[in-house]
Amino acid sequence: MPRAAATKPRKEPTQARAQATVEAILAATKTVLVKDGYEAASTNRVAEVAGVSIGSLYQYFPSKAALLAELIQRHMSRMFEVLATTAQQGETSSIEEAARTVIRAVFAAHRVNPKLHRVLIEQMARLGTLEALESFEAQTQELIEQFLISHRAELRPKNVKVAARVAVLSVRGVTLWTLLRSPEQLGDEEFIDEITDMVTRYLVEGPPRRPTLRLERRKVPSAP
Amino acid sequence: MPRAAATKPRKEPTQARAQATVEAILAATKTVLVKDGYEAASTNRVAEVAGVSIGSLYQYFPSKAALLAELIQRHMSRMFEVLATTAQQGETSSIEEAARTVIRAVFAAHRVNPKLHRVLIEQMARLGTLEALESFEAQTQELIEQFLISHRAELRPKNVKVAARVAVLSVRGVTLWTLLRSPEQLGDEEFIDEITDMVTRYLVEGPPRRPTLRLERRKVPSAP
DNA sequence: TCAGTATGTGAGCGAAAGCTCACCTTCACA
DNA sequence: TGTGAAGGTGAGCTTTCGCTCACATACTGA
Repeated sequence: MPRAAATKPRKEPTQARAQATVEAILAATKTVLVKDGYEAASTNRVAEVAGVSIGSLYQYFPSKAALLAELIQRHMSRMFEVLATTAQQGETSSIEEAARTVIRAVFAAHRVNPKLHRVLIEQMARLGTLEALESFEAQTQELIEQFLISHRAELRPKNVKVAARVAVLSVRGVTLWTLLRSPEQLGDEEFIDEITDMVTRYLVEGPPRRPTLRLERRKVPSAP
Repeated sequence: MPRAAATKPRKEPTQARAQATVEAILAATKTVLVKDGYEAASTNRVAEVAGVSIGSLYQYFPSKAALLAELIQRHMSRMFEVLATTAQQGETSSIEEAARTVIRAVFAAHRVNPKLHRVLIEQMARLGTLEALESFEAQTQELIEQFLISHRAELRPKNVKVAARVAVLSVRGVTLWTLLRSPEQLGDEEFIDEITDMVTRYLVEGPPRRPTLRLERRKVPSAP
């Protein structure tokens, strides 16, 4: 009994209709996952919802795990793009502003379909070492490192690598746990501010220079 | 098809041998979970490994989920005790010292059996709302809040509730994600120092007063 | 001692899972 | 326009799952 089933597609779709089949299968996987959870997301059911025969599913996905792996990979890829775009836009702003933008963007991305993201995270844990995932994490690390280097005048920690690791890890960890335990908080501006605050205070020396307009964005005013 | 199966024991063991049976079952669950993962941890297999008939298992655990729920509850309970003890010991020390001790303790606890903890976390996500879990989280919140109040002279954030929430969330999130992605790091003193640093800088005004002996504890010297 | 309760047993049921394969349909291109 | 490759089908196989129940055995207390 192999612990990790194959996750690579058996066959690459070349014709347009094959491509459509693959997309239909992935879309159905999401639907079933969200509606009934992982246990109920059997390959037979996914194929049925996709309006495709079970045989077709196994043409492109050699195992149930392969379905999840593909979804996870796509999610990570999208997440990385969000990060890359934001980091680029933040090139000329302060670390704090960039951090806030990134955190806001990541939270927003996870707020779109929390149920799906939840299942993906569960499965990310179960699937274990997923080559694609490792690669995306390394790229993210690199991206943040480069960003911090280009802001080194502002940066407090001496070791950029360590700083990047801690920052990435914290934001990911907090995002994940919030998604699991109280996804509604992902849209709370005060919460976003606090996390930004924490990360910024770690990365930058001295108290953050808070623009006064910041208070106006809060949903919940800071009570004593 | 009920999304959440019953998780309460069907019958409380009163005699000693029944108690032993229950413990054997839970121990076997851990063993199988660690050795073969969640999928392979069928109730039949657990009963077999426990040296107990499948009927006995269902006397005390009404569903497979109940097994996991019990393990999770016990884990949370132990974690809370670690926290409570540490918080009490830290009553007379600085926030930074207390934070370091707590983080070190939590990391150490998760380092004991990372594979098991990993599975528990996966299932914690899947099982969703678990009354016991909510309760432990509330208690933790309360504990940290009390700790911060008793250290309010040192505390920077004005809103203690928010501060406690952010601190608890960050440490939990970081612990979780580290456990999932690089459990070996849970023992890295430099890593512990950095996380402590981050949390402390959020909770306390100004740079942490670092005792010089701190450097000697590091495994990896901070490189430029 | 013995009635009654608590504990323990395991064959086996019904359901559903993952997946295969022999066969049919559609397409690209000479 | 015909042919081989690509795409698609779905009945059904094998396996295993969670779980029940009729019954046997161990223990307790009067």
